Amino acid sequence: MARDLLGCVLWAERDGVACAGRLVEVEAYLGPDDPASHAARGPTPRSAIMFGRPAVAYVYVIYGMHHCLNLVTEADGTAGAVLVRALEPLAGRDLMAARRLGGAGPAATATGGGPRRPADRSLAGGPGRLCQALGIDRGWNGMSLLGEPSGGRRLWLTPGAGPPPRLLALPRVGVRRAADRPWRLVDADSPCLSRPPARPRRRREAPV
DNA sequence: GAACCGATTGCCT
DNA sequence: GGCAATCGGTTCG
Repeated sequence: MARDLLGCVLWAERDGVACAGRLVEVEAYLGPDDPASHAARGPTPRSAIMFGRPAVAYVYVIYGMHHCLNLVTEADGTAGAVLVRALEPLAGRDLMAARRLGGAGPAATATGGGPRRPADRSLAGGPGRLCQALGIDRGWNGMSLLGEPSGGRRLWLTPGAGPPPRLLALPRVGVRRAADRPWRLVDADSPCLSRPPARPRRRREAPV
């Protein structure tokens, strides 16, 4: 599923305004056989959604200040989700930039004293950044990925256009357990990754 | 209840 | 490259 999702376009709509980006970096997390997964120790109040029906969002708070968006992928009863780690912005870039600048307000997007508008590559490069850019918070947990509206929000996917991504499988970021599993999939040619691919060390990277 | 910790980010040197 | 910020979830007593 992570392979298939890479290159697709994710849309997130709030109050009638949608932002979109191409998925260029994802990570796969499984169930009890994956020690790095929130579902590693069976269902808990937080991770139960990973065991539930697919095609819903799993959103959680990390480090008390950021949100991470996952797409629940496995059949009902089986745990599994794909963490969305980076988007290449396609639509709604101004709104994404404004959200990334937080309380600074729209004035900050203009020239002048305030914080500068983030470069397109860092608008949604990183799981926390992309949630901030899309306005995704815990209220989105459980949202349909099929565009079914809920609370003025919608979330859906469309097929990617253009050339297919050049897939690269790398170790997952930020996990201590099962750090060796190369389940971080990136489009090696995207400038919008949360971090650039490690320099081509011999046999560290495996094409998929 | 309390302690510990994390699928991160941005600012510091 | 180091490290603080910050809080919900999980685990333990």
